[in-house]
Amino acid sequence: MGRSPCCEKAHTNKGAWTKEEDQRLVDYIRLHGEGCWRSLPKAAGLLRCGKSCRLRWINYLRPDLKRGNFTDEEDELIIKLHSLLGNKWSLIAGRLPGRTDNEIKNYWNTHIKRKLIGRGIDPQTHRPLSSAAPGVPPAATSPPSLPVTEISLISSSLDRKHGGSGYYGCKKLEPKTVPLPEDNHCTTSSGTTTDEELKPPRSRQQQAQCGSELNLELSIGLAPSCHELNRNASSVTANTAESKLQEHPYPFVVTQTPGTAAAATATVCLCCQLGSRSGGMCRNCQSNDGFLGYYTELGS
DNA sequence: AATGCTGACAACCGCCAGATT
DNA sequence: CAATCTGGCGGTTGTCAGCAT
Repeated sequence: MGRSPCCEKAHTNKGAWTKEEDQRLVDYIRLHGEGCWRSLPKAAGLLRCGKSCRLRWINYLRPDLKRGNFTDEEDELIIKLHSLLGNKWSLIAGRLPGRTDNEIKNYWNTHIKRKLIGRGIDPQTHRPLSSAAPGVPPAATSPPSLPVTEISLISSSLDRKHGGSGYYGCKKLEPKTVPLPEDNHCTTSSGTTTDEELKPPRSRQQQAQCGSELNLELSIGLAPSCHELNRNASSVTANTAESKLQEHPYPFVVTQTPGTAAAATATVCLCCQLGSRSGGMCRNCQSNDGFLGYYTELGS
């Protein structure tokens, strides 16, 4: 048998959140921490669906959120990441500390799309608009061209689901000394290490995932942080990575951090290797434009 | 000043994979 | 092992402010 429903939708508020609701939610999470969204609304005295509470917290109330305009650097980073990842907003958000997937998604749709079109670039395929033959669906089966030569992503920061987005919400916020793998001490794109990134994973799933850290770096590097961290490794692997990029039709080339054991040689879809899937190629790894994301170990 | 249009963004919806019972 | 729920994601919609007419 399964569990009981998450909330009674008949007795929940909808629409914009009031300041009082926000305050209740913030106060509650400060006291009890994130998690258990199902019971949170009732416990916090909110007439909201747990899902709604989670969204409100993640997107607007979290203390580590960076509000305000996107910088040019962030713009370019988003564009580059989108060219690699497609509409994987959570993955992209994982690379922009303080930004949420929703925020980036909105920003993409309202600003960057236009910006790219203005540059004569198709925002979906990242190819020149003029190159798209009329009537032919853009990049139906081939990946977008890569405007970058190197990107570096730490797997643990890729996806909020895996403790990414620079935020590790834990079941309880009171200091539980959950040791983190050294690999989580990745600096942010601004070159600083945030507290949030040092927080423990928020679920058993994530703890397990962190415990069995993939220790993989997508070494096509944008951010100075992991990029710098990767410098030395790059001196060893960059050529290989670049050559792999060139010889490989797909953008994800995973390098092994020096000192870690090289492992599998099989080609596996990216998200599966990040822990969100059990294996094989999944729907997530193929975006609408046919963009295919998988990684292959360099040793293979 | 009134009206309509457009852009920005907060919030919702539906779906999925994994977890739980 | 099947049924069911949870947490999370991407896509879409609703609302409102600012601007143009």
